Amino acid sequence: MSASEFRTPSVPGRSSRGPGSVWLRPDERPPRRNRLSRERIIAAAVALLDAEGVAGLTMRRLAQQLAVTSTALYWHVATRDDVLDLAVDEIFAEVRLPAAGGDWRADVRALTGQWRTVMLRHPWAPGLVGRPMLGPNVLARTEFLQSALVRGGFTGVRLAVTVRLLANYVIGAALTEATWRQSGPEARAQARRRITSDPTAYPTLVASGHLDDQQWGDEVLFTRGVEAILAVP
Amino acid sequence: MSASEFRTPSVPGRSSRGPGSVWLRPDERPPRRNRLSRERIIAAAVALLDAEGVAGLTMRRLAQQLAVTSTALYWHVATRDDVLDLAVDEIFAEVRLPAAGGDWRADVRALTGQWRTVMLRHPWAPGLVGRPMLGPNVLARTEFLQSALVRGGFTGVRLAVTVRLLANYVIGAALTEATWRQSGPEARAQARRRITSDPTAYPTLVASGHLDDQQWGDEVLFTRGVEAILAVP
DNA sequence: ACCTGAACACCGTTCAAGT
DNA sequence: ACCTGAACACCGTTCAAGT
Repeated sequence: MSASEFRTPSVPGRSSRGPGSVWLRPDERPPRRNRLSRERIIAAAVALLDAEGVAGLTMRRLAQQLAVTSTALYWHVATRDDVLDLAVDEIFAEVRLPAAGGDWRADVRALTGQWRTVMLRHPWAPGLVGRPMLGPNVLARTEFLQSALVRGGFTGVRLAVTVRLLANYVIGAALTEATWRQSGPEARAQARRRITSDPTAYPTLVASGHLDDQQWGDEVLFTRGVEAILAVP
Repeated sequence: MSASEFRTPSVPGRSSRGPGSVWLRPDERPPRRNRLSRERIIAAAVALLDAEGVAGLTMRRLAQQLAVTSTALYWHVATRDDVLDLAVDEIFAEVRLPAAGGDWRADVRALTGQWRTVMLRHPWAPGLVGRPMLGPNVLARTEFLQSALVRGGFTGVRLAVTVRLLANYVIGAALTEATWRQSGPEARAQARRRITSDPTAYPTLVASGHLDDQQWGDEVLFTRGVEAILAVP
């Protein structure tokens, strides 16, 4: 947010000329409340992504939500990809950082857990991780995760390995879980049947109940995965 | 040699009428070699994806590579998304399955390592994992990974947790690595500078050399991550 | 400074028609 | 059975023009 946004040197419509008294002329100022801004665009983008998915986010539809021409968006944003990048960082503000000075293991559990939860709340997000994530919210959470491990005594390669292990596991888990959540339960059941129908090709997948909702919940499997990483000597 | 041998009822262009001798008329048979097929479409799709990325794969450009109308593709394939799904499963054929009966740890190392390598060879692939992966090649590799763990004595929840841990780690690692590989080294250096320029916000990221190529290579970090998972008690 | 309107060069997909 | 051609309803983005 640059300082120039607060200067407001030129009130729009102020210099408009017209016959007669000001009071008799209709107010020509565009309604200030509906002024476009990057924040409003991102908020609308997140809402639209939640409702329609990535393919549903169109510059024209986004503009329509904001009661504005699609080309107006380009004053505040360079490309559609920019909108997506900003939307991704925006939702990461939802993962709250635990208060400083707590148990480092508890911090890791809380952060990874929320990280996954937030991505599943916005199932379009994991698929967009395949773009550089450098927003302030993402970086702050990465910093927090790493600082927790540092407090846990991790240094050097061991630190780098564990950070990546945790972060990439969360990303991968959120991605695969979001996939099934978006395609609906009947798709998962259908996929399950495809596996069970060929037990000679997939013996252990059949036996272990791969893609079977009845077995263990996604959440407990995820949590126990994090525990396993934390249990590494 | 009877006359019936020459009848060959349905050779295309055989019945075409025209003036003069056959030898003087141009061969009106459509060249059989260029016949479209699902396999040829997928092969061309992979090549196009390798060259131009996901955004570069257009039904029209794909058709152009195959010297055919874009609408011709729809005879062999229902949608563009189908092409992407088929392309993803296609490249997974590149990860070779180790011979049966080997050391289970060696099998896990080989499979995860190749899995990552193949995805990085086709950097567009990890971003497409956010779609149901049910192709025969993907399923066969998942089955192999799980069977290796079963041979290692894993059962029940522990088996399910470890399979997901490994698979999701590979996916997440490939996704983040492919991201940087696709955006080029100068983008990574720029991102690194963005972090180092704010050491009070990112103290441990600065200290640990986050996004710094000089530190440890992606491959050794990945491999050690797999080792850590295998070392879990 | 901020937004509109028209325009450009594309898209995925459908469908009747040809062979 | 397999492919073409025309057509539809969209896209992202640019740019001159308005206020």
